[in-house]
Amino acid sequence: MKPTYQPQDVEARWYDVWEQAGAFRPEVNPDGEPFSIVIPPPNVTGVLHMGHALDQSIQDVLIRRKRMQGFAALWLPGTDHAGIATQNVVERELAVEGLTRHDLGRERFVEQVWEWKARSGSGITNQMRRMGFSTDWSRERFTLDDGLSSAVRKVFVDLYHEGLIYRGNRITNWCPRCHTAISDIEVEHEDEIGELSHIRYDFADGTGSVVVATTRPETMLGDTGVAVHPDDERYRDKIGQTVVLPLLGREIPIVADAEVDMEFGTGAVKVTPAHDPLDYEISRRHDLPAIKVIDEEAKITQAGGEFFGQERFEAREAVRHALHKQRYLVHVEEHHHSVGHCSRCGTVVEPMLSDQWFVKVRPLADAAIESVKQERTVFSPRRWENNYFRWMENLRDWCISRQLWWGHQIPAWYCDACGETIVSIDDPAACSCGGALRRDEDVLDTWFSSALFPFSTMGWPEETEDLATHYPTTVLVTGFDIITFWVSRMMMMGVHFTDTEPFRDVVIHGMVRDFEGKKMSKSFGNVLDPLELVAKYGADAVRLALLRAAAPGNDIPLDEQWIDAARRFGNKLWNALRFAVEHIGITGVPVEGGYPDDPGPEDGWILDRLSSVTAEYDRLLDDYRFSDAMALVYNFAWSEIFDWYLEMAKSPLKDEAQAATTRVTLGVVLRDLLKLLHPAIPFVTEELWAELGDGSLLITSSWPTPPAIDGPAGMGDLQELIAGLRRFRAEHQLGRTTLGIHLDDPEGLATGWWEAQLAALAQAEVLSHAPPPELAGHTRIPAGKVAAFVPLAGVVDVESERPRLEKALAETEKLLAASAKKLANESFRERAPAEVVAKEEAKRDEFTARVEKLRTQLAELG
RNA sequence: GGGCGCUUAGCUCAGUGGGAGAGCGCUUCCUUGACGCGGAAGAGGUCGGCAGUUCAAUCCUGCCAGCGCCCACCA
Repeated sequence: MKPTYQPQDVEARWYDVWEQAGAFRPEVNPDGEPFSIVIPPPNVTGVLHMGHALDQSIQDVLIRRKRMQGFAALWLPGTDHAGIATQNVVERELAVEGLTRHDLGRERFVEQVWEWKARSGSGITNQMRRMGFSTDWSRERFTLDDGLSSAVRKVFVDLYHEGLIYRGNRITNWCPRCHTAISDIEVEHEDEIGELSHIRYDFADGTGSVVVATTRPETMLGDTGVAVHPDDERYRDKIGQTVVLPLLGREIPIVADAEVDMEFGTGAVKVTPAHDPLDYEISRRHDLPAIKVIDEEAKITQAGGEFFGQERFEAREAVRHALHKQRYLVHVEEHHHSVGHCSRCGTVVEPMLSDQWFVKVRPLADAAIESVKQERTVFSPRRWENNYFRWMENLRDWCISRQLWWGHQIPAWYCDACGETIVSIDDPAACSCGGALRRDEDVLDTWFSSALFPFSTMGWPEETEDLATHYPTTVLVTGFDIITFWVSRMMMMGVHFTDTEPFRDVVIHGMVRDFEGKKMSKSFGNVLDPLELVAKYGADAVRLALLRAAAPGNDIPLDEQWIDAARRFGNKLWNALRFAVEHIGITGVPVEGGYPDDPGPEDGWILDRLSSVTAEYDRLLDDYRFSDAMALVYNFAWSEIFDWYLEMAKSPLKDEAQAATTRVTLGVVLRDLLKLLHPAIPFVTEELWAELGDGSLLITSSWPTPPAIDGPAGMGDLQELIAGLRRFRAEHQLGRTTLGIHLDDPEGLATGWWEAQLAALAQAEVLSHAPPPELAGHTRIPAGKVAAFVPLAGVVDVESERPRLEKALAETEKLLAASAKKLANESFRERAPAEVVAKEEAKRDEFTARVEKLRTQLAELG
């Protein structure tokens, strides 16, 4: 049985060690500059899904790297009370026992939810631990904590007194199942095929009729008018007349309103002020009464006459049937439109007139827009700013009251005696008139408290040390789907109440989708559960796979093969490092520094690469280009360190001094590689760290800063030569026979070290350091400034080289022709930058030389 | 109706104004001190179509085709 890395065993060990060492606290770098991230708080009801795994993996990479760079890095975790979602969960539990929340009453129900939270609320945080996320749990917050609740209360009261929160009787979206109002963005529109019913309304004076079109015939029970466009020739002389509402016999006026679309339907709109936003607006302009005909249960009210008590969709059919029977229904046609559904439960939303609380968002939004325009907050990628602007510019007032019990109860009291409304931070005892007070029963939209999260979690409005140090935060990482729900509202509240933007950078990532690019959903059965994948492949693999796929702002189609590839990378790393320790004998590697002063050629080469890869990696991570950064370090590790350097380091032809230098170099290179990889794959790197020397925690070690050095000359040529020889061997299927070669090396690059590497890596024996006197019977393998001549006799048939050479000649001639043509172009010479022209000339010369040599060789074949 | 994005290897996707990349899959060879979950070599792309800008376009601009997402008081 071959040894294979077992992530499960390793990962189970490390998290507690880190947490108990306090390694996730910013205090590990007491003198460091602050760097802070506040987590997008997952719902307490939630289980960790792929979206969280991606979002939080990105944050962990940022925070772990900054921590290693010496910043006082804070990643503040928390959960959201998620009003409707959580209440629904507990209500469902009650339903099993045949109970409703009303059977318990408000107080006992809320107690029950807290109990549920105590029981299950740590589910998702434990899953975050399993993923290895380095959040500072000592600062964990919950949106219903005392501190956050007092922040919510202060914000509500202040906005109320500034006139930015008001209570009004407005049309809002009502979910009859959740039994609460919801805001506009909690409504999801879906295209549906419905029916457009044309209904005849007769004039009261018997002189004729007008036909209206509607998708919702049942709402005609609440009609209080008919509206037409003032410029509509068809109806101009009908304005002001009265029609008789069918079925109910109510007389209602025809009014003119410019909002009516002449093109739609018949151009005449029935006006139902209590159940349609546009109709409500029209009714206000024309003083039409509102009659509520659908109640909170989505049943017809008493105002609906004979239809009283019917469910709204039954009533739709019943009303249409009655209209048909009484010959008011002119005709019915198929109609495509979109219908709003509750984003929580999918029920069709009912627009309904009710008393609700609203935030007047315009002034807040304008300030928040300005923050991004002035680049005090910058989105990455920038294109998401457009999305933000468009949303912010078209905002309508935000309905913040919810008819739920789980949440922040609105701090408003009403006096029934004198009609006074009191909004106050402290609970008032009684009204100034002496009358008894009745508290508003509603709670606030969950997103109201989420909007304060970046500063309420740090103790605001108290002037705490955390607030002074870690606010405003540095980066916010989130998906584009909640720019509207959350980012925009944090911006509004942050700018208004703290006088600064709540974060400097906003990193927007895409959604995790399945391998066909489809949204993951339970109904498709295409959901990948991160925890199942962690059990199967390890947390490191899941993290690395997500990060490698996380191109800026793009959706991520995730396939298990990506995770398997990431797992194999961990295995490769594990094996490579163990090999280095056990067989090459690296040992006692210092925690930092220790770069050799006088490296051998391959050592100099890899140190040069390490230095430039690190610089590039830093640049990519600073630009939030995670997939590029991961690809860079992954390829560096695998194809340069493991496939080249480790092979070269094995070379037997070293004296003890050279071997010692290589041991030192390999040690520091692998050490720095572990450091570079640690933010992405913390478990396996931490496990291997202990192999290198004293087992101090990698998580608190310093970020690598390898010195820039010049690698040895000719390294690229050597690699190319080895590759060329390997290709020759593969083409002729030479197996393991040793190949004799003559080196053509005009610049004297090939030292004895080359001979060793050629022998080890290409199974080639150097016969001489000069071209053979007689070139016939040899083939030439070029590699930059050097070339190898391979005697063919006894190795391969001379003629078998002809096709290879001819193919190479044809290819090179094509390149030469393209290059020559470009250089013959006068405007290219004049207008292209000099360096580009020079580069092109060098190419042409190289191709020319190569073509000549290939021709000579072919001629020599006979 | 408005806005945004995508179209690159067999599949899923990165990427760049100056000779096209990854993972997986495929072909051939290799039990060469750790890894066969490995190594070496290779096949495979008119970078969606048509115009334009440019010395130079897969990349910039416009149009077209297909796909996807978001927003919208589509009675």
